[in-house]
Amino acid sequence: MKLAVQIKMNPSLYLRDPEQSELGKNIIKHSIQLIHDNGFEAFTFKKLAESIGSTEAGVYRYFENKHKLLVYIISWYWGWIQFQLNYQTNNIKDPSIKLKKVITLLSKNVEDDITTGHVDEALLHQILISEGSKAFLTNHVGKDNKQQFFQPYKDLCNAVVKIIQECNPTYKYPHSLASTIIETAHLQNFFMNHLPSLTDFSKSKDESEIIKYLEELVFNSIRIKI
Amino acid sequence: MKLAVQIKMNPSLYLRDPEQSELGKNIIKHSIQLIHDNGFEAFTFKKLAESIGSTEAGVYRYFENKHKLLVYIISWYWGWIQFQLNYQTNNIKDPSIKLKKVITLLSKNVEDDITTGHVDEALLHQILISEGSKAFLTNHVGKDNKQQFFQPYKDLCNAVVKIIQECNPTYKYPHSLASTIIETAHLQNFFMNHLPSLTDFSKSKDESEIIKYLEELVFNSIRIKI
DNA sequence: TTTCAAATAATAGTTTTACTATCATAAATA
DNA sequence: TATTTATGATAGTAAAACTATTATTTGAAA
Repeated sequence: MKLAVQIKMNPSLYLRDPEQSELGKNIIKHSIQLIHDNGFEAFTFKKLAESIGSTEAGVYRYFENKHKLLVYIISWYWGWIQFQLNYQTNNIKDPSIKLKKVITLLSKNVEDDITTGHVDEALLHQILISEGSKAFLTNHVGKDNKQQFFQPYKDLCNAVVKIIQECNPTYKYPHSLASTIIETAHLQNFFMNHLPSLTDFSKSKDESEIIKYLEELVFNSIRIKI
Repeated sequence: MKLAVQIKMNPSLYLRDPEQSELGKNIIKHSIQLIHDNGFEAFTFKKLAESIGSTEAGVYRYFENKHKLLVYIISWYWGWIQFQLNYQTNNIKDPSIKLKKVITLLSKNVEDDITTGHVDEALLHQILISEGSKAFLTNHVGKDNKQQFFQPYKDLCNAVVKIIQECNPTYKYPHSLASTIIETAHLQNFFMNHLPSLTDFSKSKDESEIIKYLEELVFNSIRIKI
């Protein structure tokens, strides 16, 4: 018996479940590669089909459009991060250590998890940094939200909220702080690599600096000594 | 003599200076309206031309493509915010009051500045919330950066850095904190309006809550009593 | 083993977007 | 008045974003 992490996906995101076939898995795998390499704007179903050795129509049988495919792989990533979070904080009692683990998990460059065959988490992490916010920064965010497209993101956010509340039950902005941690981890990483003058991490290009910055920000805000 | 705010724009952003003609000003004015109403993805030069009563080719004489037009109006906005910042903090000595002014300026819904005829700053502020990060979240961010497309944003960021340093000269992450303030002000506003469960501001939809959150975050981080 | 349904490949076609080119005309300027 | 310059009108191309049709393969049920 193989022990593989299975991320449960929202069926509204796809027309045919990509996990259930070779073509489907190839669509996910090559999408991640292409979006990582050329960015989401340059990504088309035609190029994807060519890269797989299939046809455009073939891809359309799995995903209605490239936006849903993006939301799919991003949701997958948040599901995987959630799993990592649960796993890594499982036996820890001290909530501030848990919170540090969260900050590190969200900030640090990820290594490919070999138990998930067709998904390269390291590339996915990079995609999240550059393209993550495009999942919701659309005119149809309300419609997408009604269809629960952002549930994995919200679930993760709520998991962080709980840890923040364990640290300080009286802190007034746990939800905003949680979403700020997640987004700032990505944005500061992007700036560090592409617009370094917007950060204080220019020379090293090392995520551990981002972690320190976020830890200071977070623990000072909830008023706990680091 | 008319006293009007003139924002100096990077000439690499346009082919023909839109400030110098009626058509040009109409392009800016209607772009802001259309991007605000339908989002940047749905925005096309054809629709823009129709809305103005000109032609697609006419628009292309001013802007190479819609991305540069987006960067143009965003740069304009940052230039305008910079002007507001200088104006509003002009005679203030206390740096922490200055910093509060900055947070408010970046967070609060803007009112249309009638001295800038063809630009509606209130709409622009909304555009920045939803589309602002798309200016740099591209595959060509490096190229764009070399052409100084993000200079107004960096200038503003540096102005905030200086105020932070006046508040606390030993604080280690003034640049990251400055960019975090700017981006978090927008993102929390977006979440408040579209994904409220990611914030603590759900009921009121009032930016003053965001301001309080940011003030706590910032002043606790630089360790100054509010 | 045959039969049937489902998935895929191959191909073609439509609409929209993104962009370029040409030419006539109107307005500004020298 | 001559001439540059901006605009409008029109046309056209290439690629993106889809939809539709048919033939072939595969795999499971009868």
